[in-house]
Amino acid sequence: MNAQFSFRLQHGSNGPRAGILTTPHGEVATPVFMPVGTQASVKALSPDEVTAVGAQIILSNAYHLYLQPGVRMVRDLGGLHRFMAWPKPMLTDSGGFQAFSMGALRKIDDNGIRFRSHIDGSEHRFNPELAIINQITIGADIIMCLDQCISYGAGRDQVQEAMRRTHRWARECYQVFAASDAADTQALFGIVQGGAFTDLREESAEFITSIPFPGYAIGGLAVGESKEQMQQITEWVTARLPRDKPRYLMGVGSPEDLVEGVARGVDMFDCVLPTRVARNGALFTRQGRVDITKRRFSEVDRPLEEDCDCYTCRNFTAAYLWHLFKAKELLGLRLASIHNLRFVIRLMEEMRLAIIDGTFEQFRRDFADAYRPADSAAGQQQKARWLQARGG
RNA sequence: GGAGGGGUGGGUGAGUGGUUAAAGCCACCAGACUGUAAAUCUGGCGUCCGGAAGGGCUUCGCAGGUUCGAAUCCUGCCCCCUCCA
Repeated sequence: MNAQFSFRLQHGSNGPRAGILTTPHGEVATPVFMPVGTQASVKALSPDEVTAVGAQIILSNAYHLYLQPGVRMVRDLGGLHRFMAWPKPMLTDSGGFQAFSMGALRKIDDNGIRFRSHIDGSEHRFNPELAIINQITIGADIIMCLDQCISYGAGRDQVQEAMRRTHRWARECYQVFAASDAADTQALFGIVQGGAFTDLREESAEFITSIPFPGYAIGGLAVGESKEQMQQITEWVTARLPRDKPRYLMGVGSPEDLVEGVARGVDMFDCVLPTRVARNGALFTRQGRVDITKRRFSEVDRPLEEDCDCYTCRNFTAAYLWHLFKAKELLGLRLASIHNLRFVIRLMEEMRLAIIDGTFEQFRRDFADAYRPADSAAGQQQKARWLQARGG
């Protein structure tokens, strides 16, 4: 295994934990949030800005880079770190999630995934071996097994089938990786699946942890299940993962989910939510999410959050942000992305400190008391009404 | 003074006898977004009752008129724009 890669748990065991993840490109203090830079770019931000926001490690995507500009191109241009001028730790996702999210554009069977490119319609195949080779070629510090994510509505049989396929693929990924030179410089994580079924999750955790990956991910959550279910499954799985290895909850990252994930022993998170939502004008505050495009911000002559230490809040008023969004100025996307990323990363930093101080539970309560999740009653009502209108 | 064009819902702007409470866009309001096919998408937006379906009332500069029926046709008035003198 990779001698340059290690995880040292500093505090906690199965509940809230703090640790240090060491990679060839530096150390990562956990729990950590990883901004997502799918196409070798955290949308709207320069690496300097991503660094300034406190990011220690970012995530990119092998599927997207395979299509464009091509994994060999990335390698020939110096590897992903040099290509995108991000010298710190990095993780790539395998493309497994795209097999889930790209709906009509893909087909899955035991041999792998057939994609039709969303860019030019051309057909491509992904299988465990290719997913690993692509990620080795790109060169991130941490790479992920190819897995099959499945939507919440799927029946138990389908979920089980996807899980067992994920298991076969995990073994194959591990073998391909272990036989390669990359095993000296990269680390491969396994992914637990099993939907919202606790017995399947248990089976999956058992199987995946039987393979000696240096880290374990929980996949297939935040795909439509309730928050309660997501938390329950997270807790169920982390309890079945080895304590001395990092746990990574894939694709989760609303502020409230980060706090609850950390409470259940998760060390790593990634999520597009902070950046995507920022580009659409939604900004995080300790009281909850606000929509900066609302008229009421047009004359607010103070920062969005007085005590936020981000570049945006230290230099600009909410009225200015409102103006940038209304005028569709690109700076608005940047400033909003900076704020949201700083918000979640600062949240992680504070949680880490609280864990070390032994005050995490207090922190968690204080946060929950103040923070009103975006998924409000009004939103739920409207969503329900809409679904009903559609169904009827 | 002469010739022509025009006045439509918060803005812009279609509509030129019924299918029009009046397209589209903007603004505004309410939402959604979780391993990024996303600087995206959805709903509302005269007013009253209703959860909704639906129904009532009032609207296209003003006042009359024609017609079963008018934002659309006719008459008068008010206002705006362009060109000529």
